[in-house]
Amino acid sequence: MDTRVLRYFLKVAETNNITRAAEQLHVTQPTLSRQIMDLEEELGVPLFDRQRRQMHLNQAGVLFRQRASMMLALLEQAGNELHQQGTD
Amino acid sequence: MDTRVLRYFLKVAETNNITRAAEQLHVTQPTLSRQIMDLEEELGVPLFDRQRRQMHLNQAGVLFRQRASMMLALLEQAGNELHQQGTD
DNA sequence: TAAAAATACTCCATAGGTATTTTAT
DNA sequence: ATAAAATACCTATGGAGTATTTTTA
Repeated sequence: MDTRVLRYFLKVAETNNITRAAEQLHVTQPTLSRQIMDLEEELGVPLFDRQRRQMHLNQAGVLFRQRASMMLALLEQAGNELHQQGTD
Repeated sequence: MDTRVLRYFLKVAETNNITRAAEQLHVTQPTLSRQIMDLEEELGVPLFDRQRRQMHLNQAGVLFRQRASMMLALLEQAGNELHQQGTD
């Protein structure tokens, strides 16, 4: 599980659109599509409802969004701490 | 940043010994040595004191251990939630 | 029929391995 | 002298790209 795919996931969750998310992430649509599918496979559950043209989070996806956000926040906090520590 | 390297880091922090950590993680010593060095480079700060034969966490390493543990706990929690959700 | 996701490949970056060297008790 | 970490080099897995084919409003 790479934090990069958490950022991918959150962007798709935000845009409900893999193509637009891919543009904003500066990766191609097939790359992002594959990464989201790999993530779902790794977790063992689908995160998006694909019945409609716009992808949107399902119940599991809403849960995972919360945890993914927290993990990225922790990672960012760790980075900040490490660089401040020693300068004060 | 892959959660796999967080597990690597925590195991080295626990054993203070890359060789023993590598055995327990079922990877080789050079692989683990390289991953720890890459992690330190990615974070921009050393995490271990290598002056003595036994590696041990420096101040930054102690800080990062706390955050790394929390991230892995969140990930584990997310996995549990996703698999329980729908069964109840 | 058109916009979006998925699939089929190709390529390359890097995680991981084996062999060896360097470093500190 | 020895135990541990680091380095050098090779291999293979998978992340990312281009081209194309499904899908569904």
